[in-house]
Amino acid sequence: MILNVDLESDVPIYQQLRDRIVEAIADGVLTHGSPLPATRTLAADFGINFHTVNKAYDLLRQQGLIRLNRKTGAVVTPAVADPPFRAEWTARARTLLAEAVAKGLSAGDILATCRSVLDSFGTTSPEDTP
Amino acid sequence: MILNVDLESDVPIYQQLRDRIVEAIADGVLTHGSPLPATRTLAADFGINFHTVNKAYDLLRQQGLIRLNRKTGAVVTPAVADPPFRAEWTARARTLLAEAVAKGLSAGDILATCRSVLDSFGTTSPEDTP
DNA sequence: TGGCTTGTTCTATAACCTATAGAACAAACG
DNA sequence: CGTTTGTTCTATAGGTTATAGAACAAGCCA
Repeated sequence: MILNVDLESDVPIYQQLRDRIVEAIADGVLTHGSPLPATRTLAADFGINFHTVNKAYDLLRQQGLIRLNRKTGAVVTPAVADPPFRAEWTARARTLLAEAVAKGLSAGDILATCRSVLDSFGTTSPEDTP
Repeated sequence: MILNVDLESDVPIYQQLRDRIVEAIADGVLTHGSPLPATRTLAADFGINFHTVNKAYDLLRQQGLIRLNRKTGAVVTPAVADPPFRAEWTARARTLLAEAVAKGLSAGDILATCRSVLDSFGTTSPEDTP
């Protein structure tokens, strides 16, 4: 698994790690039951502190995407999108979509981009995107 | 113009202000040429420091959404979505969409939500959303 | 059993960000 | 002329980020 993390970015490292792992799950690179690298191992790969990796894993655990276990390590779990998550996600989507609209992009253009991104994920079957 | 800002949120106030103004532009509440309140006025309305409002306005100016002028104050300007913006926006959309997919939402479900949000904006004409 | 790994949990610290505060200046307005 | 407004300084308290060191319990393997 290759995670693209930019140590010079203004986005916190632990957030980038979380984002890249979430994308790997959506992409199908990580499926239910997939083990994640040990915190110290992943930290050594990037040359960062293992506490930073720990923070990223803790975020993923709070969101119900992985399960942490002394026995099995960090493992991807099947997640359920409950109503609170859907509401909070929609609010964030609203802000992001508004930014594109305010910048002059048309709704059709924006939707096409979203469709293209969703199609690029390995987990979404073609018939899901009408 | 009513801006919903939560002073207790963990999201920075200047970022919330920026987000709400961007949404107001997408919504058509603020159109090209619309004047924004003076920094000290808006700060007084929310009971916050005017430097915080200044930071939000500065962000909007950096993104080319408003123009700051000693003569006219802060005014909404017609923005153009250049290729660098589109690329950066798509990257952010990818992260957000991945989060929904990882949570188990279907691509059709996600697209329907995006379409619904876009339709709720007053600036997008109905024929833009096929 | 003994050594090793791994998740977990403390404390601590330097650097940076957020928000507030006060002050001052130049340009425009009435 | 007085007021408003954008702009630009300095300063400070509190929080976040990233690093660092240390320690412990549970599991793994030779």
